[in-house]
Amino acid sequence: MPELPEVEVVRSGLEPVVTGAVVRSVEVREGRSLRRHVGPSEDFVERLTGATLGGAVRRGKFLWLPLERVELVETPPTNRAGEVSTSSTRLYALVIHLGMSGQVLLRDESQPDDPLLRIRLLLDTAEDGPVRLDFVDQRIFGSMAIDDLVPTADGRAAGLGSDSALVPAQVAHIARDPLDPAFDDRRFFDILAKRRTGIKRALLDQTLVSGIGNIYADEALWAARVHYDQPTASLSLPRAKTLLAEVRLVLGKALAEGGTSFDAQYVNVNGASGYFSHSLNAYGQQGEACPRCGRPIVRDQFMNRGSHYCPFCQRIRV
DNA sequence: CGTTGGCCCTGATCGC
DNA sequence: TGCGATCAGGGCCAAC
Repeated sequence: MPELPEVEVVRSGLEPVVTGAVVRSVEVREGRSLRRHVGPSEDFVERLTGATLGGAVRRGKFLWLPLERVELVETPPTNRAGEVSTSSTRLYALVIHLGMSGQVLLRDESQPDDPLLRIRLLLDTAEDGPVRLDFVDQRIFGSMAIDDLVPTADGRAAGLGSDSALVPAQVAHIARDPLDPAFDDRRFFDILAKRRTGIKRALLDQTLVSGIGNIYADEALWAARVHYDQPTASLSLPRAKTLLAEVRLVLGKALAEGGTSFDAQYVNVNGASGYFSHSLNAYGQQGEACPRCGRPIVRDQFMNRGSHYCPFCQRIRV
């Protein structure tokens, strides 16, 4: 279940390898992994093959690799025959979303195929020679896509990993994440005050704040002592501020732990193996003692997901 | 327009 | 041992 910290581990691991690398070939083994790509898989392969990768950028749980080969878009000649038609450039990127179970693995050609391999890119890298970039995904909720880059609404850098104010079109509606220096705290609190919904649903709404998934939502709510179904409008400003601070602490802590266990040869996002699970206080801890008060943690069904919380520490306050 | 419920997807695990 | 049922949830979209 990769959330912001896990995706950032992938981004920071990919960046030094893919920057300046040339895509030699593309193999699509599972067409459904291109669900977010507009057009057939042949189009995906054609546009990616031969392109130079310009880095690795992340906003929330979305990752993208800007492509430095621009496409020339011929404008129809408006004048008489013989006049040279003008052309403009179109910037685009390889967008990656890991979904629930996606992994991006950097390997060499001697390593065996993963049975869940969906898409493979062969890269010519500047320093590491030929490298396989394998997109592995059990549940096929993740995807790759080629998408146009468009300007950000606020003109600020689109995400972490680049100063460019260009964002893939399909990511433009995704809010900045709480670790983004351009994240607008005041706007976040203003929207919470106006929403008619529960706080956990708001935390999981990627158009309000991005990067938070079920695990870190439960962890931040536990740390801030807020019940998952507390109406957002009833949350006082001080408590909302505390909650946002706890979100940042939880994400930052997981990020720090992920950074230490990262192996440069192997970009690992295996959430199922409990990547950061050794530091969880609430998620998956149903039946265990609350680390703060000792009473048992409870698991509710909420939004078709599990919600883990301490009924004593986290009560709805009217 | 804001909000919400349902859907997609399949390997791993569990219970009988 | 075999096999069906159950579980996991991010993002999107139809429906209200």
